[in-house]
Amino acid sequence: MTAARKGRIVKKAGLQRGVGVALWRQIADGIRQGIAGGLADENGRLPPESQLAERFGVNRHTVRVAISALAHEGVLQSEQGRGTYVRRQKRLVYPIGERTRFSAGIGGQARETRSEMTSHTNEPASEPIASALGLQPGEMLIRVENLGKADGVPVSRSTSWFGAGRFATIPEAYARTGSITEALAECGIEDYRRASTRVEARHADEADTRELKLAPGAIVIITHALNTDLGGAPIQYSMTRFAADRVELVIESSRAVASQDHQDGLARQQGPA
Amino acid sequence: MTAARKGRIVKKAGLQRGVGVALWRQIADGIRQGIAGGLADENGRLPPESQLAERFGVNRHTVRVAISALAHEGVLQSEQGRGTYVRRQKRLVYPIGERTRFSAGIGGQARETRSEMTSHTNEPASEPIASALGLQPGEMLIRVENLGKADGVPVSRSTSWFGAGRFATIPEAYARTGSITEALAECGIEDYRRASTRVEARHADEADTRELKLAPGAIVIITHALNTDLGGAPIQYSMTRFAADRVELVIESSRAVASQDHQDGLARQQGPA
DNA sequence: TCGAATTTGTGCGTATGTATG
DNA sequence: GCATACATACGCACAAATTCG
Repeated sequence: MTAARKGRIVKKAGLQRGVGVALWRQIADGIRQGIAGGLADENGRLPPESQLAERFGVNRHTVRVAISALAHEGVLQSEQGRGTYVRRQKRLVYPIGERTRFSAGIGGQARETRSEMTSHTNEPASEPIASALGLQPGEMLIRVENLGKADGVPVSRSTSWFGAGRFATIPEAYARTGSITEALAECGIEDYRRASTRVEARHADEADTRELKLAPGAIVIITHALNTDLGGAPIQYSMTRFAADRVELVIESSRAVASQDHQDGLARQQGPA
Repeated sequence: MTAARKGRIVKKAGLQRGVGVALWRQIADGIRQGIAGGLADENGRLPPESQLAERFGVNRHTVRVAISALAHEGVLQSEQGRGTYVRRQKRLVYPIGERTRFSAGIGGQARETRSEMTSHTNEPASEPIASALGLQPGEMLIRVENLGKADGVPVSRSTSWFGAGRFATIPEAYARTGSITEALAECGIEDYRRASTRVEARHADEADTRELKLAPGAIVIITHALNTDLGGAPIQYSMTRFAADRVELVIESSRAVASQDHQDGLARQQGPA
């Protein structure tokens, strides 16, 4: 009989004790979701700690620890005597379509977007990547590590693989131009397409937490993408980890007939209120 | 200075004390991720507890609690004297494209897939949904709640909205036929398209945990989708919450030129080994 | 300027949960 | 199973800042 199987004392709002997740962390999640659902008033002010404590059925201390964690994350801001306020921060919309590019994707939504190469190496192809790129396992690949930022805040962490033969100069060209698209152009790829994208989500691992400056327990959305040239030949395989609380993906229909109304509807939904 | 900001003793593999998540739960997550990365051998056997304890830098007791929790979840199975084995369970691939439909999407990957309506009501349109459907806020909508299962395991929870005028008979037709597509056909919609899809991820809330039978702290991938008729007029707005550890989304390029090789590569990647 | 009410910030004692060896 | 150490949660009391009449 382990802790996980012990009888559970269930509190309000689905809080559970003795399941390995501290109450204050469950409450932090509850507040985070509550914000999206209109917990704060029109000025972004949260109910007082005493009310939140009552609502969650816990001591005020416990709520304070949760609020403190959210404040440390940049979600909330407490002011003595005044109250606790939501710091509004819009999520970046990252479009995914046939012509997905990082800088173009989030351009215009932040004052400054940058994508910087953090490292690059050569390595033999592992099975799934070789297969995606149409190569044999063991063939040499160039691996490029990349950190995407918007207004100085890290939002994505990507790893890309290129066939070593044709794209040997990619790291140098990427470092010089700061753009994968331009680096590929120098290798004779005047244009490319996103052939497929796979999306999953998991908890941030240690590297994600460090590089993306995430809180422990945060979520990353992971995309696995294959870019091909216009003839359909694979060029680049990449895996990108997005900070889930800072971005959302929007999948564009290629033959988009949707009127501006729908676009607005979707766009207006992002961010609290 | 609260508990959340106190100095942290960092252990191996990114484990942290005092961050509101018990070590055994962090280790359980670590093992879950490790399984995808080849932690188990070709027979699905995990390294012995003593080795795992060393790898994570914790006492064997702690690893045992983590394994016990995963066994209780159905991920692992321990056998005295033999070892601990992974119970293989592939992730369902849920394709998203212009012609996305639930049953068609996951059909063939599980012995039995079912999508059942759990409830339905009429309600006035809230701002973002009205806007997406091209209606005025306050106009009446039909809301349909739905639970998607594969082999009896819940994998998705969706909420759909339809304009009340044109689609008044949707709940009845859906209940009778068990298919949104057929229900729409009875309303004169012979075909429809997925115009846009927005993807985000967050921690499961109380309702997700209950309906999808998730562990506390689990992740849900959320899609917001708009379906239109072939003329581009909005028909249905839906929000779907997927259990992130049971599904992954694959975005299909409409003009897919990718050779079978790439498809294989992506397909082969899912699930452990 | 003065309080009174409200709200966040702080201290301390105690009980229980988690992790170690 | 046991002893030890630290993390989490509670209950109570009071201090400090803000708001409002």
